[in-house]
Amino acid sequence: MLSKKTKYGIKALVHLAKQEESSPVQIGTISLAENISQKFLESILLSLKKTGFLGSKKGKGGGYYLLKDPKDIPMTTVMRVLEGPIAMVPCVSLNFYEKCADCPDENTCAVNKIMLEVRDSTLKIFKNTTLHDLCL
Amino acid sequence: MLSKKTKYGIKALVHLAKQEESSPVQIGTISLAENISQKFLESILLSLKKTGFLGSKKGKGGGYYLLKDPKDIPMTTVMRVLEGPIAMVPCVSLNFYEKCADCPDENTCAVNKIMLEVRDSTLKIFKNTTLHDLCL
DNA sequence: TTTTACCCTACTAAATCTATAGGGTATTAG
DNA sequence: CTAATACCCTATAGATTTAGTAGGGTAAAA
Repeated sequence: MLSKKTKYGIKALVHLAKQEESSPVQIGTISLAENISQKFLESILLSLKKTGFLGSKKGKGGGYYLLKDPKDIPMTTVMRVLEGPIAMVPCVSLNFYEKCADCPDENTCAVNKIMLEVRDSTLKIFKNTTLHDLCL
Repeated sequence: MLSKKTKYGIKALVHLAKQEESSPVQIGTISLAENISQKFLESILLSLKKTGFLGSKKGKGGGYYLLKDPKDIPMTTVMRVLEGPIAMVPCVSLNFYEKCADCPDENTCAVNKIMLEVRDSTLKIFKNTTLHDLCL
Protein backbone atom coordinates (compact mmCIF):
# COMPACT_ATOMS: atom_id res chain seq x y z
CA MET A 1 0.00 0.00 0.00
CA LEU A 2 1.12 3.48 -0.87
CA SER A 3 1.81 5.66 2.15
CA LYS A 4 -0.02 8.95 2.54
CA LYS A 5 3.33 10.66 2.37
CA THR A 6 3.88 9.38 -1.15
CA LYS A 7 0.33 10.07 -2.22
CA TYR A 8 0.42 13.63 -0.88
CA GLY A 9 3.87 14.17 -2.30
CA ILE A 10 2.77 13.19 -5.79
CA LYS A 11 -0.31 15.37 -5.55
CA ALA A 12 1.80 18.32 -4.48
CA LEU A 13 4.28 17.79 -7.30
CA VAL A 14 1.44 17.60 -9.80
CA HIS A 15 -0.06 20.75 -8.34
CA LEU A 16 3.23 22.55 -8.87
CA ALA A 17 3.66 21.10 -12.34
CA LYS A 18 0.28 22.43 -13.34
CA GLN A 19 1.28 26.03 -12.62
CA GLU A 20 1.60 27.97 -15.81
CA GLU A 21 4.03 30.47 -14.42
CA SER A 22 6.85 29.07 -12.40
CA SER A 23 6.23 31.43 -9.52
CA PRO A 24 6.43 29.89 -6.04
CA VAL A 25 3.32 28.35 -4.52
CA GLN A 26 2.77 28.53 -0.77
CA ILE A 27 2.36 25.40 1.34
CA GLY A 28 -0.98 26.69 2.57
CA THR A 29 -2.30 27.00 -0.95
CA ILE A 30 -1.39 23.43 -1.83
CA SER A 31 -2.63 21.98 1.44
CA LEU A 32 -5.99 23.70 0.93
CA ALA A 33 -6.35 22.68 -2.69
CA GLU A 34 -5.36 19.06 -2.13
CA ASN A 35 -6.88 18.50 1.30
CA ILE A 36 -3.62 17.77 3.04
CA SER A 37 -2.67 18.62 6.62
CA GLN A 38 -0.45 21.67 6.30
CA LYS A 39 2.20 20.62 8.78
CA PHE A 40 2.46 17.15 7.30
CA LEU A 41 2.74 18.57 3.81
CA GLU A 42 5.44 20.90 5.05
CA SER A 43 7.65 17.98 6.00
CA ILE A 44 7.01 16.26 2.68
CA LEU A 45 7.88 19.33 0.63
CA LEU A 46 10.98 19.80 2.71
CA SER A 47 12.18 16.31 1.88
CA LEU A 48 11.41 16.92 -1.79
CA LYS A 49 13.55 20.01 -1.58
CA LYS A 50 16.42 18.15 0.04
CA THR A 51 16.32 15.50 -2.67
CA GLY A 52 16.55 18.06 -5.43
CA PHE A 53 13.03 18.17 -6.82
CA LEU A 54 11.96 21.52 -5.44
CA GLY A 55 13.36 24.94 -4.84
CA SER A 56 11.96 27.37 -2.29
CA LYS A 57 11.76 31.04 -1.62
CA LYS A 58 11.31 32.52 1.84
CA GLY A 59 9.42 35.59 2.92
CA LYS A 60 6.43 37.34 1.41
CA GLY A 61 5.56 35.96 -2.02
CA GLY A 62 7.61 32.89 -1.26
CA GLY A 63 6.79 29.22 -1.62
CA TYR A 64 7.91 26.10 -3.44
CA TYR A 65 8.55 25.58 -7.14
CA LEU A 66 9.77 22.79 -9.39
CA LEU A 67 13.43 22.84 -10.32
CA LYS A 68 13.01 20.81 -13.48
CA ASP A 69 10.65 20.49 -16.39
CA PRO A 70 7.88 18.01 -15.44
CA LYS A 71 8.72 16.14 -18.63
CA ASP A 72 12.17 15.43 -17.23
CA ILE A 73 10.91 13.92 -13.97
CA PRO A 74 10.21 10.21 -14.32
CA MET A 75 8.01 8.62 -11.68
CA THR A 76 10.74 6.16 -10.75
CA THR A 77 12.73 8.90 -9.07
CA VAL A 78 9.65 10.32 -7.37
CA MET A 79 8.58 6.93 -6.03
CA ARG A 80 12.03 6.03 -4.77
CA VAL A 81 12.41 9.26 -2.86
CA LEU A 82 8.93 9.28 -1.35
CA GLU A 83 8.05 5.61 -0.95
CA GLY A 84 11.40 3.89 -1.07
CA PRO A 85 11.88 0.60 -2.92
CA ILE A 86 9.64 -0.15 -5.87
CA ALA A 87 10.07 -3.90 -5.48
CA MET A 88 7.83 -5.85 -3.14
CA VAL A 89 10.73 -7.74 -1.57
CA PRO A 90 14.19 -6.33 -0.81
CA CYS A 91 15.90 -9.24 -2.57
CA VAL A 92 14.65 -8.06 -5.97
CA SER A 93 15.19 -4.36 -5.36
CA LEU A 94 17.63 -2.54 -7.60
CA ASN A 95 18.22 0.49 -5.39
CA PHE A 96 17.47 -0.94 -1.96
CA TYR A 97 18.76 -4.48 -2.27
CA GLU A 98 18.95 -6.68 0.81
CA LYS A 99 19.42 -10.37 1.16
CA CYS A 100 16.55 -12.24 2.79
CA ALA A 101 17.55 -13.74 6.13
CA ASP A 102 15.50 -16.87 5.68
CA CYS A 103 16.25 -17.60 2.03
CA PRO A 104 19.29 -19.81 1.30
CA ASP A 105 19.33 -19.24 -2.46
CA GLU A 106 17.64 -16.46 -4.39
CA ASN A 107 18.00 -18.24 -7.70
CA THR A 108 15.75 -21.07 -6.64
CA CYS A 109 13.36 -18.97 -4.56
CA ALA A 110 9.79 -19.04 -5.84
CA VAL A 111 8.91 -15.71 -4.25
CA ASN A 112 11.94 -14.01 -5.72
CA LYS A 113 11.01 -15.25 -9.17
CA ILE A 114 7.50 -13.83 -9.42
CA MET A 115 8.32 -10.65 -7.54
CA LEU A 116 11.08 -9.99 -10.04
CA GLU A 117 8.51 -10.09 -12.81
CA VAL A 118 6.23 -7.73 -10.92
CA ARG A 119 9.07 -5.33 -10.26
CA ASP A 120 10.02 -5.23 -13.92
CA SER A 121 6.53 -4.46 -15.14
CA THR A 122 5.96 -1.82 -12.47
CA LEU A 123 9.34 -0.27 -13.11
CA LYS A 124 8.56 -0.07 -16.80
CA ILE A 125 5.45 1.98 -16.11
CA PHE A 126 7.14 4.34 -13.68
CA LYS A 127 10.05 4.78 -16.05
CA ASN A 128 7.85 5.71 -18.96
CA THR A 129 5.63 8.06 -17.00
CA THR A 130 6.76 11.55 -16.16
CA LEU A 131 5.24 14.12 -13.87
CA HIS A 132 3.99 15.85 -16.98
CA ASP A 133 2.00 12.77 -17.98
CA LEU A 134 0.15 12.89 -14.69
CA CYS A 135 -1.03 16.42 -15.39
CA LEU A 136 -2.99 15.52 -18.51
CA MET B 1 6.42 -4.26 0.76
CA LEU B 2 5.32 -7.84 1.03
CA SER B 3 4.60 -8.96 4.59
CA LYS B 4 6.44 -11.96 6.02
CA LYS B 5 3.07 -13.63 6.36
CA THR B 6 2.56 -13.54 2.60
CA LYS B 7 6.12 -14.53 1.85
CA TYR B 8 6.01 -17.46 4.24
CA GLY B 9 2.56 -18.44 3.03
CA ILE B 10 3.70 -18.62 -0.58
CA LYS B 11 6.78 -20.60 0.37
CA ALA B 12 4.65 -23.05 2.30
CA LEU B 13 2.20 -23.45 -0.58
CA VAL B 14 5.06 -24.05 -2.99
CA HIS B 15 6.55 -26.58 -0.59
CA LEU B 16 3.26 -28.47 -0.55
CA ALA B 17 2.86 -28.18 -4.31
CA LYS B 18 6.26 -29.75 -4.82
CA GLN B 19 5.25 -32.93 -2.99
CA GLU B 20 4.96 -35.78 -5.41
CA GLU B 21 2.52 -37.72 -3.32
CA SER B 22 -0.34 -35.76 -1.88
CA SER B 23 0.26 -37.09 1.60
CA PRO B 24 0.03 -34.53 4.42
CA VAL B 25 3.12 -32.58 5.40
CA GLN B 26 3.64 -31.57 9.02
CA ILE B 27 4.03 -27.94 10.06
CA GLY B 28 7.35 -28.75 11.63
CA THR B 29 8.71 -30.17 8.41
CA ILE B 30 7.81 -27.07 6.45
CA SER B 31 9.03 -24.65 9.10
CA LEU B 32 12.37 -26.43 9.19
CA ALA B 33 12.78 -26.61 5.42
CA GLU B 34 11.78 -23.00 4.79
CA ASN B 35 13.28 -21.37 7.89
CA ILE B 36 9.99 -20.15 9.28
CA SER B 37 9.02 -19.83 12.94
CA GLN B 38 6.79 -22.82 13.58
CA LYS B 39 4.12 -21.05 15.57
CA PHE B 40 3.86 -18.22 13.08
CA LEU B 41 3.62 -20.68 10.22
CA GLU B 42 0.91 -22.50 12.11
CA SER B 43 -1.33 -19.44 12.05
CA ILE B 44 -0.64 -18.86 8.38
CA LEU B 45 -1.48 -22.41 7.40
CA LEU B 46 -4.61 -22.22 9.50
CA SER B 47 -5.80 -19.17 7.60
CA LEU B 48 -5.00 -20.90 4.30
CA LYS B 49 -7.13 -23.77 5.47
CA LYS B 50 -10.03 -21.52 6.39
CA THR B 51 -9.89 -19.87 2.99
CA GLY B 52 -10.10 -23.16 1.17
CA PHE B 53 -6.57 -23.67 -0.07
CA LEU B 54 -5.50 -26.40 2.30
CA GLY B 55 -6.92 -29.47 3.93
CA SER B 56 -5.54 -30.97 7.13
CA LYS B 57 -5.35 -34.22 8.93
CA LYS B 58 -4.93 -34.50 12.67
CA GLY B 59 -3.05 -37.07 14.71
CA LYS B 60 -0.06 -39.19 13.86
CA GLY B 61 0.88 -39.01 10.22
CA GLY B 62 -1.19 -35.87 9.90
CA GLY B 63 -0.37 -32.49 8.40
CA TYR B 64 -1.48 -30.13 5.68
CA TYR B 65 -2.07 -30.78 2.00
CA LEU B 66 -3.26 -28.85 -1.03
CA LEU B 67 -6.92 -29.21 -1.92
CA LYS B 68 -6.47 -28.29 -5.57
CA ASP B 69 -4.07 -28.91 -8.40
CA PRO B 70 -1.32 -26.25 -8.26
CA LYS B 71 -2.12 -25.48 -11.89
CA ASP B 72 -5.57 -24.37 -10.82
CA ILE B 73 -4.35 -21.91 -8.19
CA PRO B 74 -3.63 -18.49 -9.69
CA MET B 75 -1.46 -16.14 -7.66
CA THR B 76 -4.20 -13.53 -7.60
CA THR B 77 -6.21 -15.60 -5.14
CA VAL B 78 -3.14 -16.41 -3.06
CA MET B 79 -2.09 -12.77 -2.86
CA ARG B 80 -5.56 -11.52 -1.99
CA VAL B 81 -5.95 -13.97 0.85
CA LEU B 82 -2.49 -13.52 2.32
CA GLU B 83 -1.61 -9.90 1.55
CA GLY B 84 -4.96 -8.30 0.87
CA PRO B 85 -5.41 -5.79 -1.96
CA ILE B 86 -3.14 -6.01 -4.98
CA ALA B 87 -3.58 -2.34 -5.81
CA MET B 88 -1.35 0.28 -4.18
CA VAL B 89 -4.26 2.55 -3.32
CA PRO B 90 -7.73 1.47 -2.18
CA CYS B 91 -9.41 3.66 -4.79
CA VAL B 92 -8.13 1.46 -7.63
CA SER B 93 -8.69 -1.85 -5.88
CA LEU B 94 -11.11 -4.30 -7.45
CA ASN B 95 -11.74 -6.46 -4.40
CA PHE B 96 -11.01 -4.01 -1.60
CA TYR B 97 -12.30 -0.74 -3.04
CA GLU B 98 -12.51 2.30 -0.80
CA LYS B 99 -12.98 5.93 -1.66
CA CYS B 100 -10.13 8.23 -0.68
CA ALA B 101 -11.15 10.68 2.00
CA ASP B 102 -9.10 13.53 0.59
CA CYS B 103 -9.82 13.07 -3.10
CA PRO B 104 -12.84 14.91 -4.52
CA ASP B 105 -12.84 13.18 -7.91
CA GLU B 106 -11.13 9.93 -8.84
CA ASN B 107 -11.45 10.57 -12.54
CA THR B 108 -9.23 13.60 -12.42
CA CYS B 109 -6.85 12.26 -9.75
CA ALA B 110 -3.27 11.91 -10.96
CA VAL B 111 -2.40 9.27 -8.39
CA ASN B 112 -5.44 7.19 -9.28
CA LYS B 113 -4.46 7.27 -12.90
CA ILE B 114 -0.97 5.85 -12.68
CA MET B 115 -1.80 3.42 -9.89
CA LEU B 116 -4.53 1.99 -12.08
CA GLU B 117 -1.93 1.22 -14.71
CA VAL B 118 0.34 -0.41 -12.15
CA ARG B 119 -2.51 -2.47 -10.77
CA ASP B 120 -3.43 -3.73 -14.23
CA SER B 121 0.06 -4.84 -15.09
CA THR B 122 0.60 -6.49 -11.72
CA LEU B 123 -2.77 -8.19 -11.89
CA LYS B 124 -1.96 -9.55 -15.29
CA ILE B 125 1.14 -11.26 -13.97
CA PHE B 126 -0.58 -12.72 -10.91
CA LYS B 127 -3.47 -13.92 -13.05
CA ASN B 128 -1.24 -15.72 -15.51
CA THR B 129 0.98 -17.30 -12.89
CA THR B 130 -0.18 -20.36 -11.00
CA LEU B 131 1.32 -22.05 -7.98
CA HIS B 132 2.61 -24.68 -10.37
CA ASP B 133 4.60 -22.07 -12.30
CA LEU B 134 6.41 -21.14 -9.09
CA CYS B 135 7.60 -24.72 -8.64
CA LEU B 136 9.60 -24.82 -11.86
C1' DT C 1 10.98 46.44 11.24
C1' DT C 2 7.32 43.73 10.79
C1' DT C 3 5.10 40.32 8.39
C1' DT C 4 5.38 36.36 5.74
C1' DA C 5 6.47 31.78 4.89
C1' DC C 6 9.89 28.45 4.88
C1' DC C 7 12.96 25.62 8.22
C1' DC C 8 13.85 22.28 11.96
C1' DT C 9 13.42 19.17 16.07
C1' DA C 10 11.01 16.48 19.01
C1' DC C 11 7.28 13.92 20.34
C1' DT C 12 3.12 10.87 20.18
C1' DA C 13 -1.27 8.23 19.25
C1' DA C 14 -2.61 4.61 16.52
C1' DA C 15 -2.04 0.84 13.66
C1' DT C 16 0.29 -3.06 11.89
C1' DC C 17 3.57 -6.64 11.89
C1' DT C 18 5.78 -10.54 13.73
C1' DA C 19 5.71 -13.26 16.31
C1' DT C 20 5.36 -15.99 21.41
C1' DA C 21 2.83 -18.34 25.17
C1' DG C 22 -0.01 -21.71 26.61
C1' DG C 23 -2.92 -24.65 26.33
C1' DG C 24 -7.18 -27.64 23.96
C1' DT C 25 -8.79 -31.39 20.97
C1' DA C 26 -9.24 -34.82 17.40
C1' DT C 27 -6.97 -38.75 15.43
C1' DT C 28 -4.41 -42.79 15.01
C1' DA C 29 -0.64 -46.22 15.90
C1' DG C 30 0.33 -49.71 18.81
C1' DC D 1 -7.52 -48.44 25.40
C1' DT D 2 -4.22 -45.04 25.72
C1' DA D 3 -0.62 -42.36 24.75
C1' DA D 4 1.64 -39.83 21.44
C1' DT D 5 1.08 -36.92 17.63
C1' DA D 6 -0.11 -32.85 15.36
C1' DC D 7 -3.58 -29.73 14.29
C1' DC D 8 -6.64 -26.02 16.58
C1' DC D 9 -7.51 -21.66 19.09
C1' DT D 10 -7.05 -17.40 21.99
C1' DA D 11 -4.56 -13.96 24.05
C1' DT D 12 -0.78 -11.03 24.44
C1' DA D 13 3.28 -8.31 23.55
C1' DG D 14 7.54 -6.11 21.60
C1' DA D 15 9.05 -3.68 17.57
C1' DT D 16 8.32 -0.85 13.85
C1' DT D 17 5.99 2.28 10.89
C1' DT D 18 2.65 5.71 9.90
C1' DA D 19 0.59 9.98 10.13
C1' DG D 20 0.59 13.32 11.99
C1' DT D 21 1.00 17.51 16.12
C1' DA D 22 3.47 20.95 18.88
C1' DG D 23 6.30 24.61 19.12
C1' DG D 24 9.24 27.43 17.94
C1' DG D 25 13.43 29.42 14.75
C1' DT D 26 15.15 32.01 10.73
C1' DA D 27 15.69 34.23 6.26
C1' DA D 28 13.70 37.42 3.08
C1' DA D 29 10.93 40.99 1.33
C1' DA D 30 7.59 44.77 1.56
